[in-house]
Amino acid sequence: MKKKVSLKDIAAKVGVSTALVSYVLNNKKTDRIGKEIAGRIKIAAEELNYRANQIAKSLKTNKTFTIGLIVADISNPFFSALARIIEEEAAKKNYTVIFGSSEEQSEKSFKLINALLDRQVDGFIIAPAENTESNVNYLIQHDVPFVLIDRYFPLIDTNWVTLDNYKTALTAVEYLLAGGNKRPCIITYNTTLNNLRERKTGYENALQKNNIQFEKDRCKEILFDSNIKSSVEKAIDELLSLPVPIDSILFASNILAFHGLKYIHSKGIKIPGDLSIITFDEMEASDLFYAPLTYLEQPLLELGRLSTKILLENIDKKKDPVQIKLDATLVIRKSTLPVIVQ
Amino acid sequence: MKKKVSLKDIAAKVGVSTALVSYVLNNKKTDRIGKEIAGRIKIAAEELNYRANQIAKSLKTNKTFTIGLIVADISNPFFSALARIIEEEAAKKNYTVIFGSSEEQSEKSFKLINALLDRQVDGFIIAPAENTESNVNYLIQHDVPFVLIDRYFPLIDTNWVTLDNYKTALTAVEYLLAGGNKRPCIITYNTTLNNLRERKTGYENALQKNNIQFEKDRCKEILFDSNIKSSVEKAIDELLSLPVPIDSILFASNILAFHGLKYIHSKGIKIPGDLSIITFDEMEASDLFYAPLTYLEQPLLELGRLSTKILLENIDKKKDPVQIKLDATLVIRKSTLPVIVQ
DNA sequence: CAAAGTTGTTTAATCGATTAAACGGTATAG
DNA sequence: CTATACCGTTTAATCGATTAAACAACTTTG
Repeated sequence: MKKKVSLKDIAAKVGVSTALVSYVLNNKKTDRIGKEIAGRIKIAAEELNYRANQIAKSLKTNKTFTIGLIVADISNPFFSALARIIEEEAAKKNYTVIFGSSEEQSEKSFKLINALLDRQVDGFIIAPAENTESNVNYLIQHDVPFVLIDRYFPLIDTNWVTLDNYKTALTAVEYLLAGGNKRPCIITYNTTLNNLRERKTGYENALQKNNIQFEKDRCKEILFDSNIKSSVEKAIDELLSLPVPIDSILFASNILAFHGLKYIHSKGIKIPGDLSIITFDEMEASDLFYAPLTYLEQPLLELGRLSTKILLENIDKKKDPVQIKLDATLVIRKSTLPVIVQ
Repeated sequence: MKKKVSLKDIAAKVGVSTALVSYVLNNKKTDRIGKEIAGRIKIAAEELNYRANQIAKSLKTNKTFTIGLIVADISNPFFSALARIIEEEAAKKNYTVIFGSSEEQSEKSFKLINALLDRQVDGFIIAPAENTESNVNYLIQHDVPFVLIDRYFPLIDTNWVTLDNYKTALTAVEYLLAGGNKRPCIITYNTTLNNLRERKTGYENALQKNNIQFEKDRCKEILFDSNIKSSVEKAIDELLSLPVPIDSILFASNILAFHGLKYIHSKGIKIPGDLSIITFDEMEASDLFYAPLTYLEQPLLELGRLSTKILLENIDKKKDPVQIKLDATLVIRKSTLPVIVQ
């Protein structure tokens, strides 16, 4: 790679010190600097097509204008859309985002955090994987600014922005019940992650509020690290073979819904006739299905923007933790057309 | 953020110079260094949890172990999957990838290139947008290592890795013809980008080889910056209202296919009964459609790995341009079940 | 035993910026 | 007419590493 133009080159060309060039190009001490020479410096910089070396700048200022984003699974459209929003939002403030995907693994998450710290990121936005409390505490101990997104740890007092998962699940199930369904089921992950646990609690409480007995058999939990597709298929088989037939399913994520829907369809079950379905997260793919899914749309833009805003504020100056729960939108489509009560 | 441990801190703790610490931790001059003191340095580094400041290292070595990846549209699963592969491949060699999306705009592309150059990336992998020949020439002039991916400019002799788009389209159309279709259409973009032009040429030549007259009305070109959805719908309306009914469509990209399929479905047209369909790029979404699409699968893994490999080799040492065309796989599903010739 | 070679470590320059402090020169004040 | 203030610019230290060269202190060698 060709050698780049440095402050020194400009200084030499104009015949001044590098300090002066730096002041001029950064608009510092403007009141003190001679207009004529400032002009010549600017012209020279232009002519040489000077571009400051950010590495050198970072070394001196101890700031890289880079933030680390660690998502749990970049292949999930939810996270890739979020990543894109965060990237755009950060770019507006001149920050670059470096991505990493923890693949829901705590070891990988820790490695990533360290790799990004090595690169001197100014802070992090993290969708924490299960059992990564230690990672979070590590960041707190080292005074590294960060914001958790999508998930958080109730016992750790730090910045986070998530969906109000409890309320969202509750709303969804009540909507199913209002539509005439009597036996809603849930397919979620078996995890300690609070966002998913809250979805389950929301499901349970919606039943309770409506005087419906919670049946363990109607609540299926998929292991994160299993083969998702076959686990979902097994779960659905079990649901369908219950003595008292079920009438509706809430999927706790788009991935679960995708596999579930394919399987349900392959079994010739009609939606919403035989089964009503709601899923968390957008499912554009189901636009091609004969019954596009009713879903719980997360406020991605707000999630991304708020988390970025909070992080950048914390980078500038340490602040008290901010904790935000946002509301989802229930987008009603064909998979939950009301069942006519006979 | 807390101050980090530097070489100086280790040197002070052990009572030696920073030079020695640097040599020990980088395993340089190992034959000259005292074993005992080397041990003490390593232990001290461990105790202080030392992590080298990559910024300082980069400034000195003029190498950041960072590559810039500029895709044309990160929301397209084709590019996001590719990005992920490149990221993984680069990580194996200790490189970090910084992403950017040009959104198919040449100005944005140029801005991105400069922003990444400011950050001293060691090289680029770029899926160039239309009319970005100047950007590419700029990189050549400045001796910046790079590899083009997915698209290239025939007149610029540089590294690139793409699909053999001509051959792929030709194969697809011949497959349609072999299945009994007589009047295949193509819906592509109106662009000068060679990858898409070659798809069109492949379509044309397949017809020619089979003694079928090329009909302008059966070839629809969508403007990149138009509303893709409505443009595709209009194109399909026009195709369907041709005096001589069409029997099959080749979509030049997954995005086009997605919108097209939704619209075709909404009009009650049966696939493959009324219309056979093939698309470029994987279309997982169509798994939920009653007739999953036959598609041309790009060798993403190879594309990503080869481009990364070529780039890293060029970063190490300037080499002669390498130009590679890869083959696609025709994945046959339900949207092209052969039409029975009466 | 002096010259030459080894060994283990330090010195100091360097990468490309930033920035407090210093420095001459001119203008203003007392 | 000296003292002080102000102006425009330079000096030099610094960020945290790397690395060629220098340097003592020994050990060999002829």
